[in-house]
Amino acid sequence: MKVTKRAKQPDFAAYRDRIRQAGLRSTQARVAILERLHQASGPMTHAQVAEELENRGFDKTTIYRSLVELAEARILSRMELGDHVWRYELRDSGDKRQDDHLHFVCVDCGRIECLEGTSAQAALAPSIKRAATGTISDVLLKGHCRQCE
Amino acid sequence: MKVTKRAKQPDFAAYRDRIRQAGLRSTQARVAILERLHQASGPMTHAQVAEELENRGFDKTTIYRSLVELAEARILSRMELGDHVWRYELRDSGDKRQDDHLHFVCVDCGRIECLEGTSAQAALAPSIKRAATGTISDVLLKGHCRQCE
DNA sequence: ATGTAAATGCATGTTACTTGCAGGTGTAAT
DNA sequence: ATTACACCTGCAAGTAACATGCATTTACAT
Repeated sequence: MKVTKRAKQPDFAAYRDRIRQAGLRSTQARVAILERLHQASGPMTHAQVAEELENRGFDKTTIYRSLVELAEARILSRMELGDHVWRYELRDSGDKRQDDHLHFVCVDCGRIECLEGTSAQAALAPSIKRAATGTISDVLLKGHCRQCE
Repeated sequence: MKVTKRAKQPDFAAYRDRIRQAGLRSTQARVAILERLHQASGPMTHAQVAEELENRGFDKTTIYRSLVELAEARILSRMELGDHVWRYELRDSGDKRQDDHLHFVCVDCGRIECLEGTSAQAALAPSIKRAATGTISDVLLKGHCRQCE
């Protein structure tokens, strides 16, 4: 499995456009958040983003609020991986399907892995989709990673 | 609390044995917890169990601690279904495989469904198991239930 | 350049646990 | 049955991760 590593440089102008297209104002805090998440190799917690950006003069509450707003605007995705902490990840604007990739979380060490390119639908056996009492949109896998098993 | 006379009654003696076999003392609070979870149709939160048992004279902290201890003793299973709240469920002592059934949670109404009889392994497409970087032991499905979709 | 609605920063509140400790209780050994 | 003592309980206080209220500041359409 290959961990996300974005090669492209952050494109500030593009971030500002995306924020505005969502009906939000393009503020320094929001651009800084997108920039930071762009460089992350996986989802980041509220606290991780806030701690880093506090050093650059942003308030923790602003970061918290902006993350929620950006997630509501579907610029970020917000997820809960079993440890009672929200994590945020930049959505790829281009490819819609790339957004709903799976996450695997190691219940020992807490490491998160993104299984890019695999949609929730493709991951499930057909029998499960028939058995489910609704529409499955998201799948979270838990287990032990190679280092921990 | 009403107990049906005919159908499967909770077996207090069996609960006491199971608690003691785990190296724990069989206390009223712990037996009451197992009894309550036995009658539940799905996983219950800390708060749900605590609120009910507080009326019967048990302290909330005791319930919290007992739930954690019983889960550590593998008499209960402890799960997080995406809303930042722990839920507990009685494990069936007999059938090992019955323990790892799937859960489906509706992201709209929060309803939890147990997909009994379907193991995590059977739910996944073969391709996913090859792609994963470790051993998958648990799968959580999220989506919209029939009422909400 | 300017008005105004949106965003921010600081303080405070909330939820869901988590921990510390004095006193009570279940168990094994007498 | 009694006793000893580690384990468990109840109460209070603490903590982590947000959530909210409000006065001030800022983005951006005009």
